[in-house]
Amino acid sequence: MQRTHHCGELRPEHIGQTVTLCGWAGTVRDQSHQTFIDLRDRSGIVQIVADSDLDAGVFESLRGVKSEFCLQITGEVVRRLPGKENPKLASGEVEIRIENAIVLNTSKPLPFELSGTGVAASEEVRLQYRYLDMRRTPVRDILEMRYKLARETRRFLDSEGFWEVETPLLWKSTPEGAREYVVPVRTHPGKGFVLPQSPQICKQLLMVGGVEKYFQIAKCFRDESSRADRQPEFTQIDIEMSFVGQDDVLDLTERLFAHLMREVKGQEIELPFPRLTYAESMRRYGSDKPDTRFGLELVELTDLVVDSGFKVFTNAIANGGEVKAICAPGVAAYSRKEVDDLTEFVKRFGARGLATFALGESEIKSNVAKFFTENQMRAIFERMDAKPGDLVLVVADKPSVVAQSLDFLRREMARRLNLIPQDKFNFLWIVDTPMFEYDAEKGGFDATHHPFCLPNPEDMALMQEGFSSNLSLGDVLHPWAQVRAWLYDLVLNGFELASGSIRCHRRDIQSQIFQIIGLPEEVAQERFGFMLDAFEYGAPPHGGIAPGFDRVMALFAGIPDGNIREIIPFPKTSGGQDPLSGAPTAIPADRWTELGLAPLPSEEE
RNA sequence: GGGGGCGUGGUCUAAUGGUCAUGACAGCGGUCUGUCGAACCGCCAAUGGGAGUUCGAUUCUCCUCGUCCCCGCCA
Repeated sequence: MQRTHHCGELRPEHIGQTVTLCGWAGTVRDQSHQTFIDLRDRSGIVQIVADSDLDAGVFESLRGVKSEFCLQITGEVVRRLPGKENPKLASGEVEIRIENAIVLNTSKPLPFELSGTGVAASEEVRLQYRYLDMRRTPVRDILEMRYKLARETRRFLDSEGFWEVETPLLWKSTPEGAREYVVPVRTHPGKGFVLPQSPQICKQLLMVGGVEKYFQIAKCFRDESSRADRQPEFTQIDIEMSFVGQDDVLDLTERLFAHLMREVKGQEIELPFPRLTYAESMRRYGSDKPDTRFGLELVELTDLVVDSGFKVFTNAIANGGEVKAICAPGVAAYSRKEVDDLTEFVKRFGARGLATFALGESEIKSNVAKFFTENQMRAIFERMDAKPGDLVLVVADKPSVVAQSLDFLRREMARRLNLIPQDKFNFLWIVDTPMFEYDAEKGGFDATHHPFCLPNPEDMALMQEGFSSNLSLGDVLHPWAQVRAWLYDLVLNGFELASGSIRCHRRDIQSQIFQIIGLPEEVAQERFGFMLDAFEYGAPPHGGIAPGFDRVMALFAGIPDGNIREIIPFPKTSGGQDPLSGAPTAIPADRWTELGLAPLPSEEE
């Protein structure tokens, strides 16, 4: 080994020992007759000192050392002079009186500062030089936490009898809806693999194969637009189990997260997690991933205003819409401009406007006051449980627009009013998710999650009824719209952390599902017939879940807005490029030819 | 595919239709015998790219590129 100790571990108990350390020079404080250098390795920092009076040779050898030179030094651990201790350093009671120094490598001046007074560099520059960014303590701490999260995931699942099994990255289309990355193949011109969106089918095949309990910390790929919480490639804790029902999967997942919170965050959490039905979550929060760290719940006003003279409301109701509101505390005095600002905000989500009712100390103010009697407005405040000083924000539209705009408005107001406690971890389950959702463009149903979910056994009759129903497919009362799936989402602080289901292992039910979503058997056979075939050989009942590793990391690390670039070692930009390598880059013409392909000429050519 | 924000030395940032484009840090040179956000003196170094308006553009307009956020997409 090139070293005997790590920089950050040196303490008074090491005094008198001669140690050899390797690391990088932090600040070099060069005085005329002494040089102090902060030597840093992964474990931390220790100060080394060279003195021209004691050893002119070593002192001279450090003359040219600059920031981020890579050094190997040997010296004696000594107690610092009285009064010269540095309480900011864990090793601050001691320093290394240097006896020999080897410059293992020099360093060019850095493109940005790693520490000190310097303001943080832009994310773009940090990503371009990610290998330097990693030398900063916060980034190093995140890498360490990420490793621990993976280690504890493996430790827990191992203790539960799970096997980690690898699945292919070169794969075939899976039934989920995301666009896939295509991998052309030289040996099969015109054909190609795709990178998996998830190991979904593989893990089900592992169940057919009798593995019984499988997990994998798996890379997944989706060729879709990035977001703060979405990257083209990301990591899932993929889990699948045989001979289980929904409660078994939820229970295992809860204990996994309790373990991770305890071992990685040092926090205890309460089990079991609260469960909300999909319907209740949509009703109270307008979202299937509600942030329950604060109130501001959505309140139904439809019945109160259906007889009002306000056409915007009554027309919306007549067209099958609804009227709902949230009550923002203490902002009754919002100016016209502030209200306009909120109106613009909800318009992004399809709302056509925002009605407001402000409950002042003695008066009521509303931008639609002329359409309402005072009694009607009092009734609204009462329904909203409004207190003097509160502002009621109302949206009337079709249910999906009301839900989305009030969901975003609710979270926006919570941010503005500082209502979100940062130290809370509100885990919850969303259950009883609809099996099918109506797609107006398609004019038929789609699988909410994927077509291999098992409908709730209690709703099997509805599956049948749907085939003979007189209702139109778009009718919210259609039996197929009522079918609940054994499908569950784990939500933490407004982020979908995990999603899973009990799978359909019976061929007859599977065929019904294909019929309902309008997927011809031949097409199903072509796309994933190999899996349907597998299910005909005694496939066991099974189900699973897939927590998003990156989102868990972002929330555990307390990254604002859940920006997962902060917790991915080498992330891509939101435009899907890698600033470090410059990928994706042009593919030379001969490579295309070899693959039997040719890029289309770009537009300007 | 759409909407919005940002783009000034290596980094972060200030300002302006007109004289030498501000400051800090980094870098380079020097001073300093206990520094640790070292200090002090000096030096070097910039308006993303293109077109337009103009006597003159870093500033105004348009396009483009990059980046960030959001809608769609991901479900």
